Amino acid sequence: LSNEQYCFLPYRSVLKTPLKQAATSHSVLTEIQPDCQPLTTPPKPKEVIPADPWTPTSNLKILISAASPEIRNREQRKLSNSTSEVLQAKYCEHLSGDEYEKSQPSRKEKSLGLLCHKFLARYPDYPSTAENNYICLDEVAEELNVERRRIYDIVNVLESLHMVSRLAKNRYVWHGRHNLSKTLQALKKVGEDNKYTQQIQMIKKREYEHEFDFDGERNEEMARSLGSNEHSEMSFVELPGMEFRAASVNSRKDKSLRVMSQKFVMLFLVSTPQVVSLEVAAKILIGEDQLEDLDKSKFKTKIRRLYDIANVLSSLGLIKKVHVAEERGRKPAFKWTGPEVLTDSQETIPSKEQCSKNLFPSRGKQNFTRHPSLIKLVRSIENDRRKIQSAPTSPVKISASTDQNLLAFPSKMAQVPPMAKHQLEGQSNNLFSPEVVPKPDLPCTAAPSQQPALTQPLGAGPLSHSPVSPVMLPQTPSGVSYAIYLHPSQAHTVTTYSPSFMLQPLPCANVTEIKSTNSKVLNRITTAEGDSQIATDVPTKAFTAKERPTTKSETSSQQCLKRSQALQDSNLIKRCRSDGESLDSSLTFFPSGYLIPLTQCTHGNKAGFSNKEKAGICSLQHTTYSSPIAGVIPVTASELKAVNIPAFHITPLNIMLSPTSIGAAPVLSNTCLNSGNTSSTQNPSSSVLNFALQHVGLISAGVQVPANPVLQHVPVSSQPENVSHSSENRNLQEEKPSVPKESQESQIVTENFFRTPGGPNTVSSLSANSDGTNRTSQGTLYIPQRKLEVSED
DNA sequence: CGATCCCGCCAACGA
DNA sequence: TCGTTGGCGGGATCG
Repeated sequence: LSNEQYCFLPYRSVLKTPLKQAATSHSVLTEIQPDCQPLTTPPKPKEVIPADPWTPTSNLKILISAASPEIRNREQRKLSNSTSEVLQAKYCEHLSGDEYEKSQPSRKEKSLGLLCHKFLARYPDYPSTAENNYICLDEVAEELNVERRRIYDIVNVLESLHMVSRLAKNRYVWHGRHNLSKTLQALKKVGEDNKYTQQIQMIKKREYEHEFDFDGERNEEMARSLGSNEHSEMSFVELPGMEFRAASVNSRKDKSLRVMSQKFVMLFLVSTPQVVSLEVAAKILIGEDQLEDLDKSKFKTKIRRLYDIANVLSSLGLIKKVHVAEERGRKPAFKWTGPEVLTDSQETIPSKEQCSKNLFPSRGKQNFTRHPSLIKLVRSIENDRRKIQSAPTSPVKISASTDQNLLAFPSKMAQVPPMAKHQLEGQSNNLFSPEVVPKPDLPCTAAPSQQPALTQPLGAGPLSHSPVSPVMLPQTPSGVSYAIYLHPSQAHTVTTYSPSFMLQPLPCANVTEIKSTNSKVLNRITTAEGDSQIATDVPTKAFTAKERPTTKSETSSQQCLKRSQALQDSNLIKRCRSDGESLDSSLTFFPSGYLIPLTQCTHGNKAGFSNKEKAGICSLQHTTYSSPIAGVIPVTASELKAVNIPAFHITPLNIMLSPTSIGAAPVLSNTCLNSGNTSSTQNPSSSVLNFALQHVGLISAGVQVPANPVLQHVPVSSQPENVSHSSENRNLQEEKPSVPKESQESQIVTENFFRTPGGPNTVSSLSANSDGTNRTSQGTLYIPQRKLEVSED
């Protein structure tokens, strides 16, 4: 309808003409001229933006703003050119030469990428909570004249980035890019945890070595051996709030496209030259979940899917197609053109501050820290499992229910209907608290303090849907806390191994590194490196504190270990389990695991915990864990206070997080305050957790648990966009000769290279800019032998 | 001819 | 059983 309104009759008639139909039997709908019109039609482009208030122009603006200049330009060109021009041309033709069928929309016109552009044009990048950001698949499909199936492709990818979330059947909520930075951070974290960097290296190396090995088997095997450990759980990383809804709505287990999309993104975020070839991506993704090898068809299918995903990501301006020239020839690849994502490691903040911050979710990156631990744990567990079970066969069969239940807890929020949530958003309240599992996480970075990670099991109570086993991680200031839903199988594993799980050292390691970073260490070996060394990580063993050079790190790591142990001992876990079990029946499981960042959730108003509270929390945690470390928390209330810092706000992240940005998220209002000044967004998580815990009875009313002990503020580079990619070292040529590759970058690379202790392989360096912003240049991997060249297409 | 990837069959789910 | 989702891969296009 909308189209009609906008369209001119003539066009319509044209469109409707039999010719077209003849051309394509399929879709009448398709035939309609969606594309063209907007551009073509004199009045206004209708179809593209029919309902949306936003004009195409605005859309462009958004794109522009969002994207780097280059991208932006490029995008514009594309849009204008490909879309409008082409379309127009066709239309014109049609008009003129009606009879000749001509153009059925050429394949390009129907491309997913173009469709995605159209789709995106309908919604603002940063929607205000006020407007209705609901997406009705049917309507969209109709308006865009495509089959619904195609919309799913788009939406699924957007979902992976938390740009949309499913509300109900046929219904999605548009979140835009508000959560993008967090999502990316989370993904990067997870990617690091998964050792994607190493995996990539391995694959490349392998390829290089035996170039052919076509039989993927070897490669695969290799990969497995190496990476397999990590093959990680297929988890989906979710943001706070929305996930639950979505979960309730779709229980489809697979979510493979979504998960795949996230993994794909992870690869970019983790790899140094942020260029990922489809081949490598496919291998890694395949290797992960399937023990089995990948045969050719499987590989092929994977690639196909990656193209689908890549098209959407390209439309979002997150990646662009490039070609990597290798000895063999050029291979299709994609380069990350999205914003740079900081790693937690980058930031440095005084422990105290962090602690305080943690309490309030402001921005930080620490969030990730925890995640990793979880992830790793899972991974390790899996590995163990594998070891134990020689046969990797079927994915999981275990009834997830029991085990999973242990962990999972739905949040009340989840229960709340979306609409209600919506309303609630304004208020502070949210609780969703999934369960938190105690994890050993990391202590606050820098300082002595540190708290452990705290994950506490939250409660669970009444919640209904909990899925599998969501684990809530304490989040970091930045607000990124997430809950991980484990796959049943995984969950199972976890349960089984919970102890080891707890122990997981990795996180600690990360933390440690971070600290060092803080200190300004320019070069640091990334965790990954360490991992790589360990390539096969034995989960259980993970690592011991020993390795860490810095005292702090050691301390932290040790602490971690201790804590983890303590945790093991602690009954919390048990409790959780029991709770979970009880809950089980009522709960819904998610087949796939999800990582849910709690961050955004609004937190309760009370958010601001008084220092006292914080202190209390800390202590509480300790107690809870009963870890020996208990007293560890160094920060005093006063300190905390002092710590609270405005600094947080500064980061771009904050911006992203700003309340407004949060938008749809269930979060309450931004109003929350923080204890100190931190005003900006925070995570509700802490408050939520406390609330939940209290409810559950895990903690007494008076006690509060900090969501995240650590906080970090991340000094994010102020440039949100992709800025420097140092990595591009090799010869990457982008499709469009945009800018001269920066010699700078190359320089940087070089530096890293040299500095890297590890040698040619992976290295990551972290540098702190004098200006205060820290930027990581990630490690670059060098594979000497191979050369990568990226060329534009 | 290889790189892309559209198209839609059909299974998995939920209502 | 039916509608919604979305895995999947044949085979058409593109370059």
